[in-house]
Amino acid sequence: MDKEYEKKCYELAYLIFPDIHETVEDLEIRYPERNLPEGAAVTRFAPSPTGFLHTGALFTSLVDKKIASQTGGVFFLRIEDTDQKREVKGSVELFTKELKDFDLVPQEGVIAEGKEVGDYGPYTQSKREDIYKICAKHLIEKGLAYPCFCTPEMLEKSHEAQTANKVVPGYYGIYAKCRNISIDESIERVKNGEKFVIRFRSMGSHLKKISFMDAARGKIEIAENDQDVVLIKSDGLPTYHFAHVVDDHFMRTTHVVRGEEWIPSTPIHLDLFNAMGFVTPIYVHVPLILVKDGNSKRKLSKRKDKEAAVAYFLKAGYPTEAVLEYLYTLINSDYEIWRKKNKTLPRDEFDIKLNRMSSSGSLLDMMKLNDISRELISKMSSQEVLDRILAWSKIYDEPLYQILNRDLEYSLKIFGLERDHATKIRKDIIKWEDIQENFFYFFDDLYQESIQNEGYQFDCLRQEERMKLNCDVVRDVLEKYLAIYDENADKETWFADLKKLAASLSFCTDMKFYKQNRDKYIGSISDFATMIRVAVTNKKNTPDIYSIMQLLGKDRVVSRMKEAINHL
RNA sequence: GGCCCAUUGGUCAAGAGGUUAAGACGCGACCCUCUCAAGGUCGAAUCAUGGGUUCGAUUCCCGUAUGGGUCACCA
Repeated sequence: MDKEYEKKCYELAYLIFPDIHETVEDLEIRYPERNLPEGAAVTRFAPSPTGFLHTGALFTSLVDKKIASQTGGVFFLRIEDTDQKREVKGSVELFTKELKDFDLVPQEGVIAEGKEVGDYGPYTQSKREDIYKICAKHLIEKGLAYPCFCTPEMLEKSHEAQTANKVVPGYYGIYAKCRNISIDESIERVKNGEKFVIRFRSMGSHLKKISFMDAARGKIEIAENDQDVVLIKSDGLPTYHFAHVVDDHFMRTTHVVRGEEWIPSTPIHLDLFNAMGFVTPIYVHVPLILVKDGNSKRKLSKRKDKEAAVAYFLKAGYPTEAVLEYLYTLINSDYEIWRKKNKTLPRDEFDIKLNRMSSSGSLLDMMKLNDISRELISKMSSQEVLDRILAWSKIYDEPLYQILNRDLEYSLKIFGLERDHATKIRKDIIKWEDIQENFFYFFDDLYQESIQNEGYQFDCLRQEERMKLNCDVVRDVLEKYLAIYDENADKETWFADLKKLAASLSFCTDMKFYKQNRDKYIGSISDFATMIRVAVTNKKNTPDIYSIMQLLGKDRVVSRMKEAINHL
């Protein structure tokens, strides 16, 4: 660069940023290298405040937090609010809260709306304007950035012409009009008060290939960047590309974890890091979470898919650990094998390996999530289940919360059925949302409601072909049972009595034998018990009916059975 | 359309130049059964495609197809 030109560059830089006096060197001092042990990863979650926490973002945050913690590093949160048009009020509050729900609170950065901690801040991009300007000024001085006076209309026109002529669209080379105007003209036009943006002067060529090592996918080969991307927009704020480079350098991020949709723009970032003379961080491009759409898959859509919002899982009442566990299986599928071998160890003891991450997007498998969740809940004590349901219902299902609170001791007993000390634990809860339909019959009002809304379930019983049931049979069974019902009998006796009665009414008490000789019987002991069960609970599958009757108490059992008989 | 990434059962996937190609979810059957569950056992089901390289390829290379992503003063 000749001396004269260099001088002009400085003049231009000063003209554009007259109030910026600090230099990049000053920033290097202000934000020194972090004092961390060798191999410690500094990661970040950098959302833009445009709504809620996205499931894909939960996934990357999980990776972020985990690799930071397993290497003794730092996980911080930065708000990327450089697009004021898209900003949604309350977003920061929402996703810091949601992050907290999933136990992914960052150690540094924005930890709540308007609350920041750490030495590398501010952590909100709109408050870092000067920092970007210092860096942009630096590039202008070096002749690596220039003001561009093109209007959006001009750009659009040029873009159209490029596509029509089948050349790579964009602002580069001969198509970069303002790149090629003389520096004197630039200075003149800035002085005249023309509106402009700051563009990067790329020295690359898209004919050349560059490659970089991705920690998850290995070597990625891609065309070099040659686009003169916008660095500073006309509103004075930086674009994502520039902010990413500046922030992740000065916040000393070591691992940039982001979705694979960012791969195509990585050359821009590499180009920019290079121009600034910064060391590039390690990129970790994680697979996208897909959803089935007809016969094909697509990226989870914020608008179309309710599962795209983390709030969906919270509202449905999935324990957050279940969601996290499921996500772990997507990060490293050997997690499942590890989990099987280490049933009680905390999830954190499993170290994730970035290079074992799948590189193709995976379908969100709700069945699998359900299974993990069901398994997890089955390991909880009744007290834990109750506490969790109370916490959940307080927010998402107030009526249920009230009902459970009427008699906490009774509620606790309900969730203790076939759970505490049981040899075979019942696995019928997937998520807290299921509570109502699984346990309604323990509460008289809900039980009545179910009969009013859905009628007695005898009807569907009768529709089963193998059974020769009709109202008379059911009535007969219930009446006779009522006559022998003894609430003081122990379980053995209770069942023996039940069996005896069943046999006398032509029900087979031996399942094996029944299968061979269906014609000889009205039904099996199972069918017989089902009638009792439906009369008492109006539900075909419930835990052990004996225990339910004990819990409900004689009065309720008798009155419910009588009511059922009247109904027939 | 250019560029990028991907492709092992319905889903998540392990895997190595020669394997009976793990495991999990789901599905089915059977067993158990003192109801409903749970549990146990077994089973069906996969290397997208064409060409190389090789004694041998699902595994390596190239093409094709398919899917996804990306091409803004959005991130």
